[in-house]
Amino acid sequence: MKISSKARYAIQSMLQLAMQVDSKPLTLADLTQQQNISSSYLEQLLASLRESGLVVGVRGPGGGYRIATDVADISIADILMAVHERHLKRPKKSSYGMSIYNDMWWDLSERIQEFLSQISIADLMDREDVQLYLHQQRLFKDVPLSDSQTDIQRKRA
Amino acid sequence: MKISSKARYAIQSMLQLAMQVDSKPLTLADLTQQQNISSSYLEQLLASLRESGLVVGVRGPGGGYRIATDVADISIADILMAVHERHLKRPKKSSYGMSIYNDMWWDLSERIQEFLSQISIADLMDREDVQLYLHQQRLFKDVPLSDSQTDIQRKRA
DNA sequence: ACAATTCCCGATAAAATTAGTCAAGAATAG
DNA sequence: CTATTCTTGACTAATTTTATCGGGAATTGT
Repeated sequence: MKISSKARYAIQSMLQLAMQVDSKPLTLADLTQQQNISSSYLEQLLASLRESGLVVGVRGPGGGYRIATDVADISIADILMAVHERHLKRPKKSSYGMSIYNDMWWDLSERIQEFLSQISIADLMDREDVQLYLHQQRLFKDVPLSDSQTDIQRKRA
Repeated sequence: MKISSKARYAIQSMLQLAMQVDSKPLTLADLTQQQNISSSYLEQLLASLRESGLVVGVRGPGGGYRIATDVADISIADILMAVHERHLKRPKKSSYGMSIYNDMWWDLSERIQEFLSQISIADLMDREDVQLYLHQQRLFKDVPLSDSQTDIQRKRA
């Protein structure tokens, strides 16, 4: 199925942010390293996501982007609408006798919309391999119990 | 939900063809009259649909385009694939450690694909208003019982 | 206060896709 | 034979997507 790579970038970015343990911000650089895409372009997409309230930007050192709300509350439809925005010009109604075809078209549109609204980021994260990965990340993060070497470890990883 | 107008044209054309009683061919002119679009452009889309085996072209007077198979066997996914074809370049796998995000992405793609495969043209036609319209069309077609004025009537419609 | 980091914003430009046009050719019905 | 209608290919314009650059604003740590 064809979905624009724009949408793919946006969704994959949201996934990366969603999977960040303790929702520590990810920088633009962090995000672009995983997808092969220019950082300036991703920046524009992140701007759209921010304007739609899906992510928040945190400036300054240690900053980056963080997911804005619960991953269960963000649907694929939300993400697509955020990055496609101006593209939603509806065709003018009442052009001759095409109302029937038009109605059928809108019927379909709504079905698709509804379908995509029901798939949340959390749903996509609900896979065995993903859960395993998240588990490992958390293990790795929770290791420093001896409170003597906290940052040194992280640097080597 | 944003779907390209290209897709909309294609789907609406298929709907028009599907709703043709006794599947009498519709000419390019017939099709473009309903949607406000240039005939030459629709021509290209119809060419894609023909190459994908969804419609057949009939040349000569009285010709046009006709739907190729049972409306229950043609899905929205079929139509979208027909007109978007070259656009399906999959991202090269194995780019560093993005396999997890990639997998989640493909998971989603397949879900959408499957969803759209399950919606057939026939499904879209299964609405009260559409059925009523079809019924009226058939009534109008079946009127000439007196076999004396067959073509004259049609011309006035 | 200063320096480094990182988002933020605007303008711009290249590439790809979509949309639209034109003209000549081939098949077919009457 | 002729009018109709699809078929084909080349070409142009508009729009969207993708990409780049540079300066500015906020924040952290020293």
